[in-house]
Amino acid sequence: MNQSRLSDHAYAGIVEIIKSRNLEVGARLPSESALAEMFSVSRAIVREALVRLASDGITEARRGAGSFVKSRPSERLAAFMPMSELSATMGSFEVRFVLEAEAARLAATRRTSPEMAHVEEGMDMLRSALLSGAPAHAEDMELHRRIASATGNPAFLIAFDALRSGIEKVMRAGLDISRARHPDVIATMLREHEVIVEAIRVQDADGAALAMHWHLWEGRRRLMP
Amino acid sequence: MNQSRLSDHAYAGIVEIIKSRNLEVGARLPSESALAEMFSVSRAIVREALVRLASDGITEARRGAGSFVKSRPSERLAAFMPMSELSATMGSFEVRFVLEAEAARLAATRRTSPEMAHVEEGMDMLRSALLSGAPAHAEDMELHRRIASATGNPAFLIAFDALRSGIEKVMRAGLDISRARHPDVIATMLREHEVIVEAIRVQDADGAALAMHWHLWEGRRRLMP
DNA sequence: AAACGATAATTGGTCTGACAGATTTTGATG
DNA sequence: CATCAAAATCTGTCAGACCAATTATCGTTT
Repeated sequence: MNQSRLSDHAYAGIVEIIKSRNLEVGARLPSESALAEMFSVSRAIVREALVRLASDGITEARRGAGSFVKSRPSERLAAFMPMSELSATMGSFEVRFVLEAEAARLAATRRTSPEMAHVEEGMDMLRSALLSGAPAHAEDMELHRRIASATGNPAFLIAFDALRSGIEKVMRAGLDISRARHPDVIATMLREHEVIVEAIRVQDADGAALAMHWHLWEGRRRLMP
Repeated sequence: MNQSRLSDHAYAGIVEIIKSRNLEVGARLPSESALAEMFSVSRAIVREALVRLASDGITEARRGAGSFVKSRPSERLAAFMPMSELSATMGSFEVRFVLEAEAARLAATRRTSPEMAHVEEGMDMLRSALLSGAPAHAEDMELHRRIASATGNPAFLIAFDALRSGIEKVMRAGLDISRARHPDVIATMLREHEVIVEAIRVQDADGAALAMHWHLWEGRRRLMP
């Protein structure tokens, strides 16, 4: 459904500039006009890309001065980071390993029929989104959330929602930076999720926990090759 | 540092529209032109706000059709989550088992000297509070939080803080209901915590995780015999 | 009356050009 | 060399326009 907007190219192009020119944190990007000419688009498109980059915490604009690198995309995907606002993004994986694996285990143990239907519905949404070729991090997120919900334990949802924004930013950055839309990657992601849902369906607690752990591990590997 | 951009107001205004008009997921927002007139800004500003809202997964734009609600902002807030007392009790412990055990393991692995001192300080505070006979749930809480902090991973703190109110409620209820101030109970609690801190100090990862798990298990048993 | 299809109106996506306000650079002056 | 004002540069914002996709309208046909 989501056709590639022009700003996608600008977004990718700016990330590419940061990486290829090895711009450090704090370095200044080319001006909006210069970027517009580079990519042969209008300044409005460059601005849209910059707004998204800023929303992802990668750049920062200072009026009258320019746009600057706030955190390098590759460094956002480093394994460990010193305590700072931005590190909340990647560190979330460590927590997810234990949190979501346990959630999958409990969901498999306790799931009720309506909750299972809710999970299956989330799986259907993710499947159609992935197969249509569109970025599906929202559907991915929603499925994981529904699994957490299927534990019947609101504490999992509370913890999950607290980590949500950090997780989402990582997923977006990962999908935008790496070219993770190749058919085989999509098929793999789909299969991993289906294994999890299947394990919950047949109430295989250990299988669900294992599948979830495997999925997260692979996900982190996809983001940080 | 960050001046308030006009799009901040537009962003907030659109969120307000979704909430006040109770727009369900899938509902259509007013057109960009209409929003621009509402907020007395140009269409470019409204677009910038919508790009950020879309980036946050709240709205979705369809060319020629309009912008639509993708997920309601209020549903992203755990604050509204009704948490029955029972599920709060059981629930928070289930999550703490996996979350804090892993936090203790990582803290043992990665702790730096200042962080270790921070943990020891928390331990001292808990010890003197317990030995003075006063209710010590605040100090208990603080020690657990400092251990989560010693992981160096802010995501643990985020998750921990999200569960905090539920945990505190349980601890208060526990201390009020059971007369857990008998000298032997106090001594036991003290010893359990000291085992955890000691394991972190000598960087015994498995020991720390096990001690934390044991402590939480015993804690739940004390509350729900 | 219902189904259909061409047409018009609406809407998001993009472009151009412009101006204001903040910041940096320049350059003249002492 | 140090100082400071002018000039150049840059982001923030605006207005108006056109394109392409979607939706609504309405007359025609069955």
